[in-house]
Amino acid sequence: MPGAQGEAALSRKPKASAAGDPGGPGAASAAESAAAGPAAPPDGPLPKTYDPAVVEARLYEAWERGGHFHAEAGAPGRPFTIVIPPPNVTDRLHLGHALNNTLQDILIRWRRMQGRKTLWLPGTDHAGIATQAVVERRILQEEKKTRHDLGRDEIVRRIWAWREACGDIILGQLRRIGCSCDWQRTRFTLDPVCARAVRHAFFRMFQGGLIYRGKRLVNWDTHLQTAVSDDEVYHETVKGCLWHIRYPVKGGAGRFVTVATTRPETMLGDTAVAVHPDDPRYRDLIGKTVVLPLLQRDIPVIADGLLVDPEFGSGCVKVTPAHDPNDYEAGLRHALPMINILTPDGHINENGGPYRGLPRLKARDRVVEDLRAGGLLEKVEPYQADIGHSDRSKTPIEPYLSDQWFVRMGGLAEAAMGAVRDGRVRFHPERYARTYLDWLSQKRDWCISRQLWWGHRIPIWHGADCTEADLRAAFAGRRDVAWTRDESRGGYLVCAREADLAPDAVPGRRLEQDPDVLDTWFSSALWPFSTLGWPEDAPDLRAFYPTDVLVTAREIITLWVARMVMTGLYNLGKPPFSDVYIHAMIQDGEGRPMKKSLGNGVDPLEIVASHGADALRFTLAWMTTETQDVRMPVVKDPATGRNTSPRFDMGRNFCNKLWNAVRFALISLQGAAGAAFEASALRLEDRWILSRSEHARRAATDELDAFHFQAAVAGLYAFFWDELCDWYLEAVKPRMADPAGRPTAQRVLAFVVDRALRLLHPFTPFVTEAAWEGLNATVADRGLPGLADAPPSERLIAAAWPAPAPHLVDPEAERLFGLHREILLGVRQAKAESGQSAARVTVYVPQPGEHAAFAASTFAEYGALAGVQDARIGEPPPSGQTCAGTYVAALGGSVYVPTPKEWIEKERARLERDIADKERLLAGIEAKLGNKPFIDRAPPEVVRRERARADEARAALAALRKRRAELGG
RNA sequence: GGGCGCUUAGCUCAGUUGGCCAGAGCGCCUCCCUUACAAGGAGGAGGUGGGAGGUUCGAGCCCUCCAGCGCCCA
Repeated sequence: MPGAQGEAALSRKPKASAAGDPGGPGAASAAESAAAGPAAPPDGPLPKTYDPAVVEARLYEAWERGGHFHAEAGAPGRPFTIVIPPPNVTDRLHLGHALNNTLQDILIRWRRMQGRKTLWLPGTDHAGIATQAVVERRILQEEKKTRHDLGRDEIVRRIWAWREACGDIILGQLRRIGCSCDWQRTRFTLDPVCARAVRHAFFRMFQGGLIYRGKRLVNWDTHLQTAVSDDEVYHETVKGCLWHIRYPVKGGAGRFVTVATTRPETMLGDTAVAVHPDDPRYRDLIGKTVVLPLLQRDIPVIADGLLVDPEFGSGCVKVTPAHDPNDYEAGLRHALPMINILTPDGHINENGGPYRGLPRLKARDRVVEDLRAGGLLEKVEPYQADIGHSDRSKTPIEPYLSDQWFVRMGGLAEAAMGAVRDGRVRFHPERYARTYLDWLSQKRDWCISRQLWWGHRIPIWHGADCTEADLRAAFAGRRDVAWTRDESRGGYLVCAREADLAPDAVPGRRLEQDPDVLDTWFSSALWPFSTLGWPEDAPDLRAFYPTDVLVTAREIITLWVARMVMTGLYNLGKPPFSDVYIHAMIQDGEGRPMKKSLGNGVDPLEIVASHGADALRFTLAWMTTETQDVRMPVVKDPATGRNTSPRFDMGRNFCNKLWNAVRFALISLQGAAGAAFEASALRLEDRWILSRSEHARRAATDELDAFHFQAAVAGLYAFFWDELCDWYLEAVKPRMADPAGRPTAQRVLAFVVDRALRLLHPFTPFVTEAAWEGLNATVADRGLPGLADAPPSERLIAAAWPAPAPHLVDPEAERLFGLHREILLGVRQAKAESGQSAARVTVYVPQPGEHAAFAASTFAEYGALAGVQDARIGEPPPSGQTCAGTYVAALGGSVYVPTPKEWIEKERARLERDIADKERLLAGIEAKLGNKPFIDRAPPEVVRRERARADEARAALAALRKRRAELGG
């Protein structure tokens, strides 16, 4: 473990001079460090750069070994639960996962620190078609065999073997980014408990009349021979032709109508020709008959205003209800026959007459040839069509009429809508509630059957020759068996809740299990309670259901979120969670989704390797606003040749800053254990930073509460870097060398660093935990008696989230320290603009009276923060001394820093610029104040503020003009 | 076709119920390797807020229209 000295040094160095503290909380961590790697030289230089690789694995293991991820159902406390959106078993971590799980972990760690009984339940999804397709493809490549060659049992065995072989890679990867899941509760959607939940849920729905079998037009993948859902279909523009075909009118003496199609072979399944009811060209044909060419079938001419656009083409369309979604709807409206012309593997079936047995594209050519030969092909035009393709097999989708299983959505959807309408389930951002409600309000029945072998098999047995009496006799007294008539095939459909039914379960009859499996979303829909032990009245279920928050992406609102709410309400009477947080989608710098095929993805594990897990997490949280897309410019990492993004540098830089600030604090805190503390001894900067820390605490808590991740993390960033590091640490440096000032400074520093680490831990768990070890080893007790607590904890992951400490709020300290800052900034500006930012200087402050006294205190206390060596208060710069001056409102005058003589011209230019700025500002304010309606109608508070600003600008202008006069003279 | 979102600094994004002298990170310019941190410090430049109207004392924010981009659902 090379480089381990870095982390070890952080906790060791202070300990060496802290005279030990064997009973203190530092002891355990010291032991861990010792075990983790070779010791650093005791007085060796501390590493200046935070090296995440050194601490991450060790700390993660320590957390897990310490049982911090695990939640006991019986433990006391109010629960907080998140179930992970289960990634596909075969997935590897991509940036979307990283974002999704980082946000969950932030919430989980935060709530855990708040003392909630916190459970984050991890697991994976069997992802039916995705997984089966991958395995089938491999088998085809390696063995040149299809699934039909191997058979159902063998294929399922192979998929299981593959799933075991690749394991839950993605869950292991989640550890790398610090996810504090309760791994003991890891679930897979095909686990026995989940399978049992599926059976029970299905049975309940079946018995409740919510499940039925019916013919529907589905997206058929002729290659995989399965229905695929709409979201598994992508559209691609394909060059094709538009064929114009003549259909003779029966008894029309040579009259015909012309229809246009991109798929001429589908004419074999035509059962009507449609025209617009108001189209004068065809009005006389409505109700007449045309003869379908090639097959010589009589089909009616119907009028349909929805299907036909009279402006398009001939205004006359062929209707193929079994092979086109729009035609299907028209077929239902007009009760047309629906003729299926395809076999499951995409050949023409017996309904295609002479074309039977041909692959559909071959049939297309033959149909066109024959039409042309018969003089029925009017013309052929090139045409670009948007063709649906299966995401799984990349082959064109055929709309296909087939028997499928459905869940009736009416009541379920209504209940699920109610839960959102009445606020039992809240979306964040709120607008997504609309996506959810709009989709549910359509109440489209849910097709739950898939012609696959990998998944939960539908627990239905068909008894083709069974009678009601047979079933009554066979299943007398059985409450776990239910049946209904099979309207399409005859016989009965039998559903079994527990064990599978044997083929001979009904004496003298034969039962055959439905070959289909359930849509993957069926088991996913049960995830929030199947994982907790439902349908048993399990302790986990009682303790952790309903869960609290679901974190997911918006494309899944309809597929998954809505279905979880429906099944949760249906099975348990309560929605599965109270809050749904929808995060953005990460796109590349051009606004394209990150896709394997585009090669524009950033691998989060690459970022962990190059920047550290905390940098990844911090940056992702920083990007998480309420927008729906975020762009991440992608570049090649010159070191690895892999994709990366400069965006992550800010996270890395922050972690490094944090590391170094703590490194400095630990040096300053040597010997701090037992330092005296009296609230009365607090200095101004102490009161100021304590007040700011309370502000930071409140803001972080409130923002997390509202799921405002970026606001939370940005607020902490500003507190830590701009206030704690840039001002407090600098202000306190001199006191650390002063025996009188040191103890109080140490107590405040220890408290503030302690607090900052707690607040930052959910975002950057590793670096803060490592820093915490150092703090523990150096000063165990970091509370401020009488002001605020800092309850000790060996591990930061288990430390208490800071409690409100209203005593820390100190508006007067904030005001006064703000004035000092203003003065120091004035000096820095004068120095930097005259090219001497690093110089130690003498400052002149001519202002008399109170201002002089205040400025004197500024430089006495904080002069070092602006590199002020000497301050001459009440004195103008000596005559003949060229100076850079900066007007400081807090002083009502300027501060002056001597410069070389050549500076004078630039100084005049600066003055002119400042005067112009102030004049413009003042003019603006005066215009506002001169506007009577403004005075009359704006709130008095606003008017008062504007008047004060005007006064200030006038004072500044007067001072600047006076200075100009002096300089000019 | 229906719905939603976005358009603010060179880039990526914030801006809470209208009060803004419009912020942050990165990038850029100047100075500085000052013993926590150069992955840093100090200072600075940079925006007629997509366009056009409207409401209002006051609009980045509210309303209408237009343009462009993107996502979801059909």
